[in-house]
Amino acid sequence: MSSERGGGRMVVSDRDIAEALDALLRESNPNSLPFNSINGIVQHLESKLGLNLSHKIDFIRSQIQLYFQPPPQHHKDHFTLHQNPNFHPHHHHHPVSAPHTQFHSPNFGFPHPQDYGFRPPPPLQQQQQQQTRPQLPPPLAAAVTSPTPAPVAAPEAPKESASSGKKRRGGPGGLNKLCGVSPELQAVVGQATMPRTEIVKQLWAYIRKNNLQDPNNKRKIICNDELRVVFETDCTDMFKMNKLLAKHIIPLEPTKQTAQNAKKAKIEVESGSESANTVPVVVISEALANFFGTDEREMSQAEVLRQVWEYIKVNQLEDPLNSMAIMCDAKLQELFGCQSISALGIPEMLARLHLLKKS
DNA sequence: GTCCCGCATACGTGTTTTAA
DNA sequence: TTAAAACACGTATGCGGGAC
Repeated sequence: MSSERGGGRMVVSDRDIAEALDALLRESNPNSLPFNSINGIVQHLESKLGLNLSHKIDFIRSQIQLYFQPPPQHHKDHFTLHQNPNFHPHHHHHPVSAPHTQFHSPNFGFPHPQDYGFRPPPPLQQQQQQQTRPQLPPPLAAAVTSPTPAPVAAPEAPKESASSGKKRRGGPGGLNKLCGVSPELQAVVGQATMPRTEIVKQLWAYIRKNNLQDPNNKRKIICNDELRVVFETDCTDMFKMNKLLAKHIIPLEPTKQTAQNAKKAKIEVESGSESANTVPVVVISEALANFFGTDEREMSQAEVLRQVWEYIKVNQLEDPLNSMAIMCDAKLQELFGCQSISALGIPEMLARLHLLKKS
């Protein structure tokens, strides 16, 4: 917590509020949030942070709206569901146009990037789009609806590149694409899947929080025990950091370019290069192996998540009223030990109960 | 000549610090 | 105040070559 005193008054940053809110929403069952008004949430955060947040209600409201915002569905390719022969749907096959077979998330149902970590206020243009299609759980829908919408300034003219004249911003692809996080890096950023940009952001938050910058040269990062495991060095700099970080960021689905990289990697393997084998592999529990219907006990963490979500999708276990809530069937209950689980809690639950770091 | 495919290149976005 | 620094990689775009 980076609350600080400014002129004798406790000051809390938007980041702190967002993080506290994010943790609060993640800890809570989406179907039974312990509050049904914005004031209830604010009071909860006030007690948690020990501060008066009455002046931050608008910010909190916007963050909640973002939290429950369905991801934009831009890329039809992402809707393709690769059927796992081990999974047998409980229900009859629905036509593609049936509501239950329309996937809420473009990433095989993985929580959208915005579902993780700190979310800075989006650009005005994006806010305008979001305001036109709010989708909140019923208890919160009324709670976060602002009675006085924030004034919307004229959208700034987008920066145009001199050469192309077109800019591509936002969307679920590109740098906003969800990536898997290695177990070592998870200890730092706290999530199993995040966009690369969020990973970097969370990493810097961690560095600041733990005061890991060299006071004489703030570009230098002094690794503590957790960072030493990640970076495999005692000291690095901010420019090398991203390179080291790449070893711990796992692509969740193959793409054209990663396919090309895979081809290169294969060539490197064949030529004996050691740089090829960088995707962390975890050992899965026997229960999880049985759940997947495989004898294979080693697989990438991203593949584990993908298969679990595939099972959820195939068996239509998302709560139709709230896609953030997963209704566990008998097999999932056996796996997770609960009747329902938040979509956001699945990676953590898997990591805690069924994933072992490969030695 | 047109279409398709593969490859190369540019762009975008996030981070912090330093120098101009 | 602003640009530049390093780095990641998905996406869009342009170009060349082959097939029809």
